[in-house]
Amino acid sequence: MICRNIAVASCTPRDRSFFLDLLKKATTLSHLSQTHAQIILHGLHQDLATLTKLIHKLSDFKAIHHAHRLFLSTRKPDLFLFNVLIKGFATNNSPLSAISLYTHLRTRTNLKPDKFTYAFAIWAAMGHESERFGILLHSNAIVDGFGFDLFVGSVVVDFYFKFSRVEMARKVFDLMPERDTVLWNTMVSGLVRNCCFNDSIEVFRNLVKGGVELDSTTVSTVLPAAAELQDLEVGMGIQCLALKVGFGCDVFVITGLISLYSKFGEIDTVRWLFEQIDRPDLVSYNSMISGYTYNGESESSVRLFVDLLASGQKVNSSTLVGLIPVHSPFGHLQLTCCIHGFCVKSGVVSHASVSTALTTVYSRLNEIETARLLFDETPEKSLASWNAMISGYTQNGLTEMAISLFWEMMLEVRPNPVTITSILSACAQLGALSLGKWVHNLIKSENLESNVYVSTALIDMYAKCGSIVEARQLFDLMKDKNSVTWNAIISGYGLHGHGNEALRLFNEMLHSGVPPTGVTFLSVLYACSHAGLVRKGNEIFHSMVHDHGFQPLPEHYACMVDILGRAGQLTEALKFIEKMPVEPGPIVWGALLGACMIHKDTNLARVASERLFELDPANVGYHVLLSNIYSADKNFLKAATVRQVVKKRRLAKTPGCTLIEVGGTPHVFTSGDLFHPQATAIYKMLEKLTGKMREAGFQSQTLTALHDVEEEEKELMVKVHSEKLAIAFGLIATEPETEIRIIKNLRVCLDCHNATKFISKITKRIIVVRDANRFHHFKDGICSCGDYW
DNA sequence: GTAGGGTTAG
Repeated sequence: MICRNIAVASCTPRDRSFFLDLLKKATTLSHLSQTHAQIILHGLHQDLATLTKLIHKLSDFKAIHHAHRLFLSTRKPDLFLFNVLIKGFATNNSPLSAISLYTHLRTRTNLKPDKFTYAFAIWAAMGHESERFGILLHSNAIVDGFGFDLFVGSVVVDFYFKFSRVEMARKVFDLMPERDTVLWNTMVSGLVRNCCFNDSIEVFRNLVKGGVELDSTTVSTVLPAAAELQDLEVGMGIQCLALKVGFGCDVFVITGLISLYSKFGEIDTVRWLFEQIDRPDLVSYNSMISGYTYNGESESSVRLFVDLLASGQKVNSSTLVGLIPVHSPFGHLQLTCCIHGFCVKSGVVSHASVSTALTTVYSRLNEIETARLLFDETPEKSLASWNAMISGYTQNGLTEMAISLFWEMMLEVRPNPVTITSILSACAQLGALSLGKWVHNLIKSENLESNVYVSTALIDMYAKCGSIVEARQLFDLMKDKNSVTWNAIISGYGLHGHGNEALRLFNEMLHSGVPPTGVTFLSVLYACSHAGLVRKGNEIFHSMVHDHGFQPLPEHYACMVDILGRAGQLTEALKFIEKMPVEPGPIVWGALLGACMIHKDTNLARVASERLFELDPANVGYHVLLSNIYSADKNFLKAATVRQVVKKRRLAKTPGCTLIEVGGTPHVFTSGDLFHPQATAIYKMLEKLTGKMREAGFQSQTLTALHDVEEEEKELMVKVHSEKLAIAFGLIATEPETEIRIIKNLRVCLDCHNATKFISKITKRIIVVRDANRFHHFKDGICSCGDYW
């Protein structure tokens, strides 16, 4: 072959245009090698134009090292050739090589970078994990006068979006003297990628208003925003526009519409849309499959998948991800295992996207160990892989695991807003204020405050860690609040017992244009419950049904029972249950039982618990509650019987523990804890306090309940509850007058509640206690809950 | 143009 080529070469001299043409037509790497050989034979190996084309083609075929070598052998590379190789490095995931080539160009040659240089170099910088190179290049581009070139500008805007710098992207976009379709599309898609859905639609509207020519990319880019905003009207508006300008049959647009309508459960429309596509490609198949899965029609999605396989089409990781029932995992463990098996067999399980989806679905199915195994077996973990595992832990309440995995992750990759949101949720659950503050600083330094998820999680974290004032300040500063943001602050106030402020905010929300959700009503109702606002609660429940058209969920009913029951209106609560249009479930009866506990109504408690033992026999909490009610009623025999049941069935009670942070270090106490290094001092302090408390009129309530309990129980009761230990430690370890904040995993007991009141008065300290239900602010002998919890 | 990771109640 080579011999014949040489023969051809020697008899017919070839010029540059011949080789350029040959290079252009080359479809494999070996074509290129052969052509290269001929170029050398014809003495064109120092011809810049030919070489440039060759280098360009080599990097297109991923032979970037070869391309680089060839570049180095070039005697006098021009700017064009530099640009081609910078682009080559960019497309071959070698951002640092691209940047050093740019540096070489600036420092070692007399050449001046042009708009292509900057566009390619900044594009390459997007592939680096640090944003600093891109920012530097951007400033160089501005100095050299290319900052506002259309080509460079689009790349710069895309770059800032890549690093979540939405404000910078917007600034650059706003300053651009002219804007073409590509720039507008970059802006729209960047906003969508950064979850600024409202903004993306606004930009899209401006684009249409300004008479800019749109393409099908614009339309298909903005469609997901409508889907995310759950705004079908906006989506249909975009669809109409697409039809008007003639993109109605565009595969891209239809594929976008399939995703849009899937999110709204319009599965028939989706099916119809899919049929409108002449020859569906893999992407449209994928969106159809995931549409079925999203709507719980796993059977249909599997069938379509099988069709796709039978037709001999190749599938990709997207296809399999689309099959995994991430959004409706319940009852799909078997299906998930099947898909998992297929992914293993076809080898795509090591794909980060596939294992991430599987990790997610397993952790949502509470199969957290399986999720972890998958995660550990993923060879190249993407940021999403880490996030899936961390959020899996967070959502399963394994907050310590989430946090330790977060530190592990920090050694390898930089966290993004998703990571930060999850980790803040862990802090909130755990009450880890100092870690939460550390994350807040990280958010400030990374300029991520504008992300709604991040700031909502931050508000929730502060509220749950006791700093409702801080939470409110952040809330007031936020520009784009969604319903979750409102829910977080409303429930925050509820948690602190500020029912009226919660109600005020709820009204403000109704006027703000952000629609309330089911959770909004739950948050307001709980706020009413914690503040004893019975009439208000009733009003809101009715308004929810009649004015806002919400079908109450079991949780809403339970909340109403809770409101009535806590306020002592037990008969009304029972009446309410009897009048319910649906069968009352365990949480409704549980709420009633809780109320019976507070108001010591043994008879009603028996009614409620009988129903509960039927409906949810494995739940320990109800047994414990009932036993406590009998004890409080001095019916020790009955109490012992219930406890016997718990024992027989080996139903374990969660042990109580309390956390206190001093100087950023967490200290955890369990009941009767002797393991703390300062245990002696703590108990001494407690003894001193008890003496003073007695003088002030404190009567221990456990002592009255001490007779007629079993020996081991007695021992337990004599032991000191963890919250008292934590408070005593707080008194020792902090300066006088410092506020003491503790977090208890269970509800605070009556005795500790009473004791804390006395301690706050004697020591002149504000003591903030977060228990499983709410916050208690103790000051000068009074608790903010008004003894109502 | 398709897929995977995030916040709110209890």
